[in-house]
Amino acid sequence: MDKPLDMAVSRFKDDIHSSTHPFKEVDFFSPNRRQLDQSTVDDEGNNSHQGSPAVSIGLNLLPINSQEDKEKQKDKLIKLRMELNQVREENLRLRSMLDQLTRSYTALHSELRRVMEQRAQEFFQLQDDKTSLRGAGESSTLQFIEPCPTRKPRITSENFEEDNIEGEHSSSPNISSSVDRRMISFAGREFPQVEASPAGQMSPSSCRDGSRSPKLLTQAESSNTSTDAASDHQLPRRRARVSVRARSEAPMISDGCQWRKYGQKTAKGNPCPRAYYRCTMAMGCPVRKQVQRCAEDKTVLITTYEGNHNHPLPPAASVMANTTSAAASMLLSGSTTSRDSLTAAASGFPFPYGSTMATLSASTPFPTVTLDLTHHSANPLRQMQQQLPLAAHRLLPGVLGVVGPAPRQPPTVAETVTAAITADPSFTAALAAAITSVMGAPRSGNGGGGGGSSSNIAASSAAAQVVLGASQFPKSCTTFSFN
DNA sequence: CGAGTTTGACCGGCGC
DNA sequence: GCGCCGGTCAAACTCG
Repeated sequence: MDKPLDMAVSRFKDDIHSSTHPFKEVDFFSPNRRQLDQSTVDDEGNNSHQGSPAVSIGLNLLPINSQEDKEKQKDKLIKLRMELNQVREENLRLRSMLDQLTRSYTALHSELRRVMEQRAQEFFQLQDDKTSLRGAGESSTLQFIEPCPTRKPRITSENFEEDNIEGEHSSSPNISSSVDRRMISFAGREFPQVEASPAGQMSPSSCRDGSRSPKLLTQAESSNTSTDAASDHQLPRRRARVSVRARSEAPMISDGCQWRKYGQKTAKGNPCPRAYYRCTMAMGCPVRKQVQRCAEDKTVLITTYEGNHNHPLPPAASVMANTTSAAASMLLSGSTTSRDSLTAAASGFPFPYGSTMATLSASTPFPTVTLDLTHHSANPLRQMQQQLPLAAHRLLPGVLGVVGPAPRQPPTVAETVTAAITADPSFTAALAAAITSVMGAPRSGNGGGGGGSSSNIAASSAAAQVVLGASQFPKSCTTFSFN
């Protein structure tokens, strides 16, 4: 395939060697420069002042003999300057275009996700209708798999009102227009506009009310579970959490975001306290995270993210944010739901072991994806290359250009989960970026808690074998362990 | 002095 | 109804 290229290269080399004016390397700073100068001049044969430290730099710097030459040079200079100006203008134009493209891409990406989530919601609404028609006697797998309790329509409408209020009062910048708000209300939906003002500035009463209102929502969600869980679940109304397990000596992995600690608690079953953080990169950013050391292995730091950022993120932060938000949206868009639902859900790919991935969610208040970056591997990227395409080829033949039937054997759980990751391009990309950064960064003691890049997660060494192992994580429903 | 952290108290859900 | 538990608040405290 590369033969013509090779031939062309070798021909080019031959041309160079056989040329009557071969290229020569000139060391301008060598002590033998004088000699070099002379030889260069000799070769060119047109230098009259022998022995002078003249340097041939490839430009025709011969003395200008006539007025005509002067004029020519002047014209050339003017032309060059004009060209330079044009190039500069072009550069500016391109830069602004790039900025515009970046903005458009961000908006489009958000919109795409919103649409996908909306479709999933519509689908589940349809499912709801069907289920309620069938009657309550027919138990659905959703009852076992639904990670979060459901709500009655009444409550749903209240929440729509809240959404409106949120829209009216939101102090988010332009970039977080309706799209962002919808995303937040989708993934978190427990963050009303009260969050738009920092906790420290809220009056005690409003603060209480404001902070409790999300709680009330959750309570409303969790009520009525036993009665009509199968008929009233609203997928996009659920909270999703993304948990990252990483080895780190530091008290907190640095993910590029700024966090403010607002509480600490010693949770049952773990002597290590759990710290609660809020994102402070923008006013009212709903993202929160919990940081806790693993009880079994204290070198493992478990960071749980919740919600979507409503502000632009620096590159270092966007890797983690993309990963978590994509994982969360993947989770919410189907991976924790029943097989049937999932297959037809907006995620658009079959998920043969969907229920396997979601089994643990029934006992957890929120669906949680756990990214396990604690396992070591000689070459995690290689494993990822081996595994990701396997599932991806089966699930995304169009994308990957693979035509024909899927591989023969039923997929392993690992493949299935890998497929879930693969099916969400943003997640895959983010994950790949994270792992790439891992590979690039030597394992260190994780220099300090806050700020910096996501390489600390990397330092915990990621790898790409996907296994299901949520049992050791009390709040996980799905674990992607990169081994 | 402002920003961030600590820590005891409070609240609501949930199981018994 | 009571107690446990997770999550949050906010005053006090620390730090730069």
